[in-house]
This record gives sequence, structure tokens and C-alpha cells, in this order.
Amino acid sequence: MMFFRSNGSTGLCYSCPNRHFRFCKSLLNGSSAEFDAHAVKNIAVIAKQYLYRQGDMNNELLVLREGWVMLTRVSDDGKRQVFRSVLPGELLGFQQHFHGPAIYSAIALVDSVLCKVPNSVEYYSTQPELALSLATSEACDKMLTEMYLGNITHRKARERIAFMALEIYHRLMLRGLNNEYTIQFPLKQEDIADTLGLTTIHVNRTLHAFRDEGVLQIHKHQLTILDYEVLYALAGSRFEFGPI
Amino acid sequence: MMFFRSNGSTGLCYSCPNRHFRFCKSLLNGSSAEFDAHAVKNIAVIAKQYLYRQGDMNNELLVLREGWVMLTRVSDDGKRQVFRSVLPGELLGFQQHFHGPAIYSAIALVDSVLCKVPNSVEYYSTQPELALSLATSEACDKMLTEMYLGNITHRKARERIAFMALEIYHRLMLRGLNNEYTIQFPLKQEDIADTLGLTTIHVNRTLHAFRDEGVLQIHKHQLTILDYEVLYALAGSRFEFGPI
DNA sequence: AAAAAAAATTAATCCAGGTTAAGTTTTTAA
DNA sequence: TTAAAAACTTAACCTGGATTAATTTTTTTT
Repeated sequence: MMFFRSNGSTGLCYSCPNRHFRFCKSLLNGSSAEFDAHAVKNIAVIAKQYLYRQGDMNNELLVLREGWVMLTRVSDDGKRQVFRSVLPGELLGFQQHFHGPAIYSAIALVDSVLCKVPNSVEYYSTQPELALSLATSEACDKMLTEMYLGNITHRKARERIAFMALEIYHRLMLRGLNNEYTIQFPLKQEDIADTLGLTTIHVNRTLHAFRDEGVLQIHKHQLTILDYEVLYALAGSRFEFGPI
Repeated sequence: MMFFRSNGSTGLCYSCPNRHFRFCKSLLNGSSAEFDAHAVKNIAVIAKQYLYRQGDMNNELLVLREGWVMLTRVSDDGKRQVFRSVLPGELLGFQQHFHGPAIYSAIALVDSVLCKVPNSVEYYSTQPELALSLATSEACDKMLTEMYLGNITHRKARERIAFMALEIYHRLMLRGLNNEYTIQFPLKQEDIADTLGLTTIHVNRTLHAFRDEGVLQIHKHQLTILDYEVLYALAGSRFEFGPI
């Protein structure tokens, strides 16, 4: 774990903004004496650090406490696929085989803090509520991936970008991480391109058009929705069937 | 459940070809007295019947025993997305909210038999191993969806079709449902198109080219791989990181 | 503060796959 | 057994976005 710069502090679940959501809620609600919320290990990473890389074994199971993590995979032919962004409160690192190789890399895009959670079959085999929470978390990720699949398949560049912007805005808004119509947005044009199956050049062209039209603006790592109605019409309200 | 034609028989898990795999294995291994493997309700559907439709509430949780089920969703703009095929032994119908609306429709492409499995939070809250099996099942679906996302994003029509053919062949082979290099293949060209984000016309063109080149052939609902090496090279071995 | 690297921008050309518009064949229903 | 519907096929043309090739701006490192 040489990539991590641990701040050494014990967890502070009881004051964590994520404590009422998703996996954290189940962890804290559990009647288990085995899990001590005060003993959650915080892990701090700085921007551009990898949490793990595709192929790595024995990964941790983590919840993102604050920051922004992006999941990417480079295929044989050298092309990079960005799968999705992991936002605060979301689980990271669960897969079919607990200790099998990771199929994608996880990179922190900004300084981030993550919390280590139990990651053994044995542990979850005694905690049905937590195991079910794992299942729910996976179902949410699956649904998000399916939404992107449906968005990219058959749709044009403008619609794809509109969808992606609204989807991320929506997901951050549910966490109260927006400021009116503005959000922090650490993704580069290349990241957007590799998420949506476009070239950087075409993403640039399209973003320019959106700015000229007063629809959407990305400037200095801030994304601002200038015309929600137009963006919504372009996105096709697909993002609304997403996970809660 | 008026769509279903139940054969009324009790389940025969102990002679089911799926009993050693995935969710079924966990069901049967469970020491719970609550689940009686002899009481599994079989549900038979004929080809072209919907198991449920997008928007339906209170869906069953099902395992496909035999046959072929396809998951599709029609979006606002009338376009249809095919998400994936569900093959024997796979779980069907789990989602974030047990009794929320289905986000896609499930249709049987051939006469099929499904088994009803427990579908209440309460049940899984007492069965940690089963809950964990749900999580694993969702992780597998998620990985498959991610594979398709990576395949479709940035790749050309020939590669997409090669990938899809090999992926399905591979998944059926693991179940022993192949005959040498031939599999039963109930998908229409339109289904392939709606899976991969292509037009029916271009799928037709490409399949013709594959047949002329001696790579792949689909005829009378049978898919035959004529040149595995070439297909494998086109697919980019992406399908190998899939679920087991 | 200067140098180097990364990211964003702009323009010109090109092509994979979409669109439109017929066919033809196969399957299903009457 | 025939009629109708669904699925498949073929061809001509067109366009959204890829490719190639610079240049400029911003960010990071020294």
C-alpha cells in the first residue's frame, strides 16, 4: 500500500456526512460487536495517485469519504476506457472474487479520503444485512453502467455529453455537493472522451458549441449548467432512472 | 402473472444442471430449514412471452433453468436498447429496491423454464451466504455490462460483433451448451444491432462479410464459429476477463 | 520566474456506418 | 394452403465524428 499517505487518524463515522447513506448506514446500523465504527481506518491519497491498478491482487474494499475517484481500464490495443466516477459515499473495489485481480484501475482525481471496510467472505457470511448492502451497492453500480451503455449506444455526441453532465450533476446534488447549478468537476476533456467513446477533439468542439449556445460551461474544473431545460431535453431524462 | 404457463411441477433441484453453479449452489448449500429445494416453483414460458415489462412493480426473483431470456428497454425517443442475454443458471430480476419498478423488460426468446426464488429483504436478512451470493451475482452482471461498455465504446462494427459472438459462445460453453463450434442463437439481427449500437442494415452487411470470409456464420438460429483465431483477434480477448 | 509538460483549441480532410428506399425470403397466422 | 407479417438483403448516397497536424493556453516542475 505504498501509494497511500495515511493520516493515521481513527475513523469518525459518527460525524461523517455519508453515515446515513448506502453501505455506511448498514455498517453503523449493524448490531455486530465485531465492527467498531471508531476503528475505521482512514486512508488519504493525493490527486493523481492510483489506489490500485488493473491486475492488482488482494485489493481493499473501500468507501470514498471525500474526493473523487475514477475507474479506468486500458485494453490490449492501448485504448483507455473510463468506466465511471466514484463519488463520496460510494463503495469501491468489490468484485466477484474477493481476492482476484482487479479488472480496472482506480485513480484519485483530487485529494481524497477513503475508509477501509471489512473485505473477507468470512466476515460477510456472519453479517446478512451488510452482505445485502453489498448486493444493493452492486445493483446500483450495475444500473449506472447500464444507463451509460444505453446512453452511448445509438446516441449522438451532443446527447452523450449532455447526459453525462446531468448524470454527474444529479448524483452530486443528491449529496448536497452542488452550489446552485455549479459543481466541482475534475474530469479532463480526455476523460469525457474516454467515457463516451468520442475523441478529445470532438468533445472540445461540442463543449465549445454548448458554451456558445449558453447550455453548459466547464471552466477551471468547475462545471456550470447554464440552461437546465435544454440540457435535460438533450439528455432525454435517462438519468432519472438511476440509483438513489 | 397471466403471462406464465406453469407446468405445476415441483422443483427438481437435485437433478438440475445448474445446481452446482452460482446462486443455485448457495441456495442448496444453505443449512436453512426455511428453504425447501423440493418446493421450488417452476415457471414455464413460451417463446416471445414477456416475463415482466419495464415499469412493472413487485417482480419475482427468478433463476433461468433452461431457455434464453433477453433484457431490453425502450427509451423516451423510441429507441430500443438490448442490455444482455440471460443464460441458464443466471439470476434475473434483482434490483436496488426489491419491489420497485423494473427498469427493463425481460422477454423469453425461446420456450423457457424459470425457478422462483425468495425475494424479500426479510428472507435474505437471515441468510448471509445467500445475500452474499446475490452480491456476487450482481457483480458478475456488472462486469458483463462493463465489458460490453468497453467493447462498444471506441470500437468498430466488425470488432463489436466479433466480441459479442465470442462472449456468448464462451458463456454457453462454460455451461456445456455448445456443440463443437456451434451454438443455438435465437437473437435476430435487429437484437444484435440494438445491443451494439449499430443499424440492422450494417449488422447484415458485416455478418455477410464474416460469412464470405469464413469467420462466422449465423443460419437458422444457429451460430457457428468458422475461424476461432480470426474472431479472437478481432474480439481482442476482452471476453476473457468476464465472470466465471 | 523560467522551462517543461500537459491540456485545450482550431482547421482540413476523410470514411465508417447511418439513412433512405427498394427488394426478397422466411416465418407465422388464418 | 394461402395470406400476411416479420425478417433479411442489397444498393446508392450522405453525414457525424475520426484522423492528422498544428498552435495556443494552462499547469506543473525546476
